[in-house]
Amino acid sequence: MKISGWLFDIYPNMVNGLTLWLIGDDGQRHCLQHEFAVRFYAAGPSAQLRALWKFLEEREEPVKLSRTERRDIYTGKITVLACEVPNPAALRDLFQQVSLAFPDLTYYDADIHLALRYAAETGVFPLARCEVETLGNQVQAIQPLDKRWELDPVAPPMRILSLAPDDDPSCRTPKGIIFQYERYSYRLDLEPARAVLVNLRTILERFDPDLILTNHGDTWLIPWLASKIKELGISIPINRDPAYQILTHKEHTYFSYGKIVYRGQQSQFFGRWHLDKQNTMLWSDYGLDGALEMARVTCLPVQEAARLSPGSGISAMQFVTAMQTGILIPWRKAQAEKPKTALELIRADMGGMVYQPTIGLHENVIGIDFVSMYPGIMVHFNISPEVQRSGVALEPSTEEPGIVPQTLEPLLKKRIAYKTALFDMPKWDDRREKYKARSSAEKWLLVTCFGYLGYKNARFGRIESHEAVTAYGREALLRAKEAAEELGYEILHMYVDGIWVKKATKPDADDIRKLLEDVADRTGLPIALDGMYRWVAFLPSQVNAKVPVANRYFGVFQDGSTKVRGIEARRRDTAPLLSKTQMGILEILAKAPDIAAIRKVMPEVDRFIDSKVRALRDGRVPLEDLVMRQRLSRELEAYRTPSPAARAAQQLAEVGKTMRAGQSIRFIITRGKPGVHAWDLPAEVDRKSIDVQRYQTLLYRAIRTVLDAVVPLEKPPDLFDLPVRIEMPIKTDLMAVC
DNA sequence: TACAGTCGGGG
DNA sequence: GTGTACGACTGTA
Repeated sequence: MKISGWLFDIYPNMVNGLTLWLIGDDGQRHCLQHEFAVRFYAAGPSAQLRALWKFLEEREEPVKLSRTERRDIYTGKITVLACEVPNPAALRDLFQQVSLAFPDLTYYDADIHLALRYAAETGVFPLARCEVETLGNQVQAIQPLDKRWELDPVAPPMRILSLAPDDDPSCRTPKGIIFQYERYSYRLDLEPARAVLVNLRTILERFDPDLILTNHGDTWLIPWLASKIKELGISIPINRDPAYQILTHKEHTYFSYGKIVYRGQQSQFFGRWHLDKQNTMLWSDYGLDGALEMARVTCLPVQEAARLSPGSGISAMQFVTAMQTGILIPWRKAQAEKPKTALELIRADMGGMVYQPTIGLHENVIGIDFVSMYPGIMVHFNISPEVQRSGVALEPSTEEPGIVPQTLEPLLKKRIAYKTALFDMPKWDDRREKYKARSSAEKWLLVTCFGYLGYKNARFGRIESHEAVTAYGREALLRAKEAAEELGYEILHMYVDGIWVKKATKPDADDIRKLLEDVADRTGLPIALDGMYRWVAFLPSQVNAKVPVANRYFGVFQDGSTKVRGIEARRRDTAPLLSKTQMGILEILAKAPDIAAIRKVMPEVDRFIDSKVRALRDGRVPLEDLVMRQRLSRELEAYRTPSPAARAAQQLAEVGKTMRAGQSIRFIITRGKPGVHAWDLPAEVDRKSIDVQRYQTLLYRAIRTVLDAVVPLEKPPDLFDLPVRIEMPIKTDLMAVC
């Protein structure tokens, strides 16, 4: 029989291959089995390889052995022992025994996700349209009908059941569950639990949803259901595949991007998806469409793709490229960082180019950005761990692309295609949201790819490549500066992938076009206009008013929209009252068409500030607007000087709610000890205890940040007091901008 | 004054 | 399952 449809789920079966779920064009959900052997490779001294051969031959489960040639990206062509295991589910245990018995051999392709192997071998990836030849429920042949890079893939029709507790389980115990299916929505009390389970069973049997979309499902709802199912002995087809239990992952914390990250526990299904909106990477940013895009481009099953941590998505893509092109994937990273000379160490410490901005207000400023600068550099100049580089030449590479650029190029192209399409797509076009979501998911992958190059445990990473990227970035920025200067512009600021310039006279469209062209010509990298500012203010350091800081500024574009960086309003830990006040002031300032007109809007600014301060003093500010939010950087007992966030977490601990390192906590500042009131305490904060004085100080400070930059100073600063502008490359390599 | 703790990026 | 920057800034002792 022939079936066409979408690949919905993929996981190992216990016998000799994998289970595929297809949403058929016929509307059926097909559960199929596909025989699929997996291979790992071993390399090393022949005597040891022979011993391994013997070791494997003597085992009960069949392993097909052969000698073959493959390419290691660092050492080139090598002879390896290929070990083919017919049962993918058995690979993990078998390989563990092998690696323990022969620890000195070098292993490849040993720990690769089954879905990635499948995508590399068959071209069929999660959500791909495909055509399957079947005999019974056995797959005889399968072929993809679309590619990962398709801009408008046809989406499968999906049946979605939403489940949500009626309260946030991290604060209060929920009393009910809200069920929603299509236009039906109803609430059931949690007790008696039997009624909840029976209802759920009925819905699952009647509608057979493809996706169970929950609030707090990973951390609370599914574990709650699982415990009740066990307790009451009611069987529920929560997995479509009755052969499987719910798959759970424990909560954990890990270090990423310089900070502790907390991931709650997870629950995944088989043959059906469970996605928890609260425990899904960036759900609020790109929702279901972004999660589906992640699955398509990474080739990882949707439930995993949606919960990805930064590096794993891009690694998955690199693995697929590697398997498709016959490159071995090291089991453990083979290459240690080579020792560096003193000079190289100094250079290695440089990250993105940072220029000290000219403090103050500037009119008619052009801001330009390189588009996806670091990924663009990797692709254009072929930066990859296996490609040798000496020096920085901004010439497009003509050599065979390395594994990293080869992986990135289609992704970068796809994202640029979405961005380009969005640029002149009308507002009412219903593709807009999808395009934005996909481009946002792709951006994530592109950005982390750069970081991953420098990660010591990345399979295809090398610190030298990472440094090469930032070196190219600095060179590109310097060339942009030259181009602008030759056209008579004054350079106000440069920051990693952006440059701000101005001229004595207001530039017109032709001037801007010329500037963009010249910069693009000289760097060979795509460049985009960030905007033409009516005015922009680069702020001084709070500590020393004469010292500029690289990334604190705000400005107003010609169309009246604002851009804000680095000030309080941009920080997650700032109370909404302060952000709203700062942004409100900016909105009023944005009405001024030029610097001279700012004076005219100041009375309105004054009235606005006055209203905010009065509201605070009179207790009319909504409590939510006073809530600060911070991440706990360590476990509670590890604090030497408990921060306000730690003290709030202590309060929660006292009522039995433990917070782990990496979790965010919300609190309000109160008078006396401990000086905070955790927002998630069962008792609401007493308005009388709020430290209004403190909030007022913070509010004034936030107001001053904005106003000091735009209101003329009482006394003009002495010309000789102005800071000396210095060019200073420093390590800011994380500021990759896409 | 010194040190400990937190945030950033884009859209 | 995986990036242990780095500078600016704030709060506390």
